[in-house]
Amino acid sequence: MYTYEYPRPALTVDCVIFGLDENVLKVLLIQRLKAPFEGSWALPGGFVDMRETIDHAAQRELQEETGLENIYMEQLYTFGDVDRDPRGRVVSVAYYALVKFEDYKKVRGATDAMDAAWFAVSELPPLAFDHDKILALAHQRLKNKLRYQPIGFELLPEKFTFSQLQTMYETIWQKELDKRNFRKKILQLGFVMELEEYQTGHQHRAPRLYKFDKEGYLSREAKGADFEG
Amino acid sequence: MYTYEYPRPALTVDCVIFGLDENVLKVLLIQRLKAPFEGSWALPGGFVDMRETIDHAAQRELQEETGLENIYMEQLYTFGDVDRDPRGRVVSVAYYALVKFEDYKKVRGATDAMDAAWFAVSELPPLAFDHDKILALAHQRLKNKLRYQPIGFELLPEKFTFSQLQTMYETIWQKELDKRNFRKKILQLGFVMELEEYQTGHQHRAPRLYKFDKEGYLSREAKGADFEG
DNA sequence: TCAAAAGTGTTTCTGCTACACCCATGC
DNA sequence: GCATGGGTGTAGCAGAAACACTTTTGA
Repeated sequence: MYTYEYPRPALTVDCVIFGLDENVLKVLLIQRLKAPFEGSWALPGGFVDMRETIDHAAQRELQEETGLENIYMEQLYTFGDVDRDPRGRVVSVAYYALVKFEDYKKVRGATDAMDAAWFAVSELPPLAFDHDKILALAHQRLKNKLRYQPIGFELLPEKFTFSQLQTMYETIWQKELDKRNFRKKILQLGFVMELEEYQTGHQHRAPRLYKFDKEGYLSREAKGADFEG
Repeated sequence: MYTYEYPRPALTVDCVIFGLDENVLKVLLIQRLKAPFEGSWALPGGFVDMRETIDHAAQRELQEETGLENIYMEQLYTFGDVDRDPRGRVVSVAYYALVKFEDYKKVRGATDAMDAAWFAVSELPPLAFDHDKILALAHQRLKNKLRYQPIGFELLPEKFTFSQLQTMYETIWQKELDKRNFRKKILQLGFVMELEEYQTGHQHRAPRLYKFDKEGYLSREAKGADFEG
């Protein structure tokens, strides 16, 4: 038992993990086994330990509940409505991240035997707590951030085609882009490196593969390279 | 005394309040009377009560320590390094706001007889805790937000001249703008309303006064009116 | 009458948008 | 050989940037 002179809210983290499954933006949820919201789907998350940063807590909880390790997450917002948790006062720091869906397709609930699964952002089940609000904000942030930072590459495999890249942007922004202008813009921004490889196996002409050019991007970053779509 | 099954970090808020004093961007600080950091300058802030939202805690603490009331603050970031407070684990949710300096020029420490004062952002005293980090992030956010939202008006008096408006942008961005292009851009964005009043008392030609046109801005917002400077 | 800030248009350049056809491949 | 996606260039237009002089006022 731990005692304090003044009451303290409990502090938790919640993680919004986005992935791209064939042109569908998905989010990783876990199914709760304990009350409150037993059986409901919720964002992975949990209580912050005393000896860890909140960033670390987010990573740890994500790992414990879904098995995903070493995911770089960015802080989103802190939710502190008084009644957001029926157990009492709980303040939650939300994080979000983008992952390569193929690498984590087959998630299953880790410890606590909870289930974990991917859901299309456009077809979500009812969520526990205020997690719908958190998710909505994360989705908004993702859309905006994509505008001026090359974060979208996190969603794609290491090597990808221009089509995949464009479809990713179109999926997140929910609007169509011009093929030629898109290619021009991306190349001009120096986001990608051309590879001497082609994607085979599919029908039709084999498209060239590219990979994200971190060096190229960073060198251009100073000049304020944005992508507005 | 309050007892919990697991240990809990303490939860605080910190407020970064910006004001503009004659082309100098300033921030409102309080002087600490108690340990730790006794005598040091720090951001106004304090512990979150159990029955209030964190937004409310920020407002309340700001009022208690500096007398500023009804300031709309926006959440900035949550700081959770393990050793950021020598008293133990303290997580702090930072907020920031912009105020009309003239209205709050003569702040004095409120309760607890602390002192409160404005400091130029470019000439800060040593700050308590990690408050220099918080302030740096707030400053960064201010610069960015100014780019696509008309928040700068919060820093100016109700009625202002085009010169004042331009100088405000120049001060925050630390770069000079072209007078004619600036006027064109602002008018085109519908940010301001022309008044039939002129600022007198100063030497030289009396400049026309303007005020922020909230209606005009909101009606244009849908169209995605940005100001890139 | 001088010093200092207010106010005003036009031209140039850059970057975004719109748009259509040929190529390679597997079936 | 045909259906499907891969790949390429150009012209027009809109918005940003560069730029200088006249007006007003108080001292």
